[in-house]
Amino acid sequence: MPYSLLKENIKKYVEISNEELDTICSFFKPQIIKKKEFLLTQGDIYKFEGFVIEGCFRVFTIDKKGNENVLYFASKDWWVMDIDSFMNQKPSHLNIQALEDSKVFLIHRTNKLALYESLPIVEKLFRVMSQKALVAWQRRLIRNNTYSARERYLHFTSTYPNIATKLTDKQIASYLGITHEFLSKIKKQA
Amino acid sequence: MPYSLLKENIKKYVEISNEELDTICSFFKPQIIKKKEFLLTQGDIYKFEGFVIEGCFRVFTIDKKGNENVLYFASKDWWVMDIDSFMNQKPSHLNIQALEDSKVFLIHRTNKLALYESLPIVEKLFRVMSQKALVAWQRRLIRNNTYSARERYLHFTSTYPNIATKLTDKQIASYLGITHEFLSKIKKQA
DNA sequence: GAATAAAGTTGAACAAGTTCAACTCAAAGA
DNA sequence: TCTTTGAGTTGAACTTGTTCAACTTTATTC
Repeated sequence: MPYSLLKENIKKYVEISNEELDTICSFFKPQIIKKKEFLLTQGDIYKFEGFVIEGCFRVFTIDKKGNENVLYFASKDWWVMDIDSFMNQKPSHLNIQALEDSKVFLIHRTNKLALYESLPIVEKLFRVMSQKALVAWQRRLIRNNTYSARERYLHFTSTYPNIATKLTDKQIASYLGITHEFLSKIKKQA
Repeated sequence: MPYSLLKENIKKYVEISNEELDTICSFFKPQIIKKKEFLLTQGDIYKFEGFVIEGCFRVFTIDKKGNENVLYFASKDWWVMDIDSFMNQKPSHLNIQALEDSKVFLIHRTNKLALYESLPIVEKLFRVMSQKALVAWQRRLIRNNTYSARERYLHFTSTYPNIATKLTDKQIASYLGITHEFLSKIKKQA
């Protein structure tokens, strides 16, 4: 099983032994998600945390008017989860859908909780991971408040060129918080 | 020293013994910050993490044009920090300023790192805290993308009435990502 | 208590982004 | 291969929010 991608990812966050890595990886099971299939549908209680090996996912909400709003995209080497639903075992507000045939490693909640108990480094791993993610979300919020739609678009495509090419303009617009019609006009004059 | 507020706050995140609480608290030192004084100025490297006992702070960035953008407010019972600068010891992008005479408990980075090592529950505490914060930031981003300025204003004032009353409209507008002139117009027709 | 600075208000002109509708084009399904 | 579906484009009218400037009101400061 090619756990190397996951192992390298974890090593970016913490210093960790090979034994510990093997233990952690042993709880992650591969799963194929076909294009357009859902890893999570809102209302469900999320029981798995995922790490993307291949393909791409979109994580999005649907508001009362039925508008979809993309929270983030997760492609190879990204984590994908609904922390709120996973932690508190309450119905999710999020939807997670494969944009192409994808492969993820999933860890069941029970196993993750056990790992927290048995392997202290796992607490640190997810503490550091969460803190880094927090910083990224704060930055994104500041960008949303200070950049124009055009600037946000250019920032996104230059920061995540690999992901951007996999996406339709509709999906990118939804991530940027604008209509796809307006994105089309932005691109024309870019 | 009235550590009870800090202790109660910590107990919201983890189950913890009184001995452990006492150990943690022993590293937090009280400090008075006068109105308009700064706990952190951008460019500085952040060496302390804070927990607010009294008063209120605004955490904000300043962009190239000189516009201030409020990331969040922290009043009594809130944590105040620049995780990025604190974790990686690099110059901060943030400013943290007291909006009124305030009191915080500060823990020095050295002591916090030592606590992570010596007391495993501290890893868990900040892991859970970060994950909860992450969820809150994700929600706020979704709100910013889906709510109008007026809806955001009403949401803020009804969710944080205690904080909102301490703030000027200029500060609230900056938090909402709109001009204070426009907020004034929103309030008129509200 | 006067002077000054800062916060808040208002209006007019403007810019950014949305909505709706009609259309084109490419891709996927039967 | 034909059909259908969905993505992307464009324009006109509209709404939301900004900018700038002038003004009023409320806090600070000396």
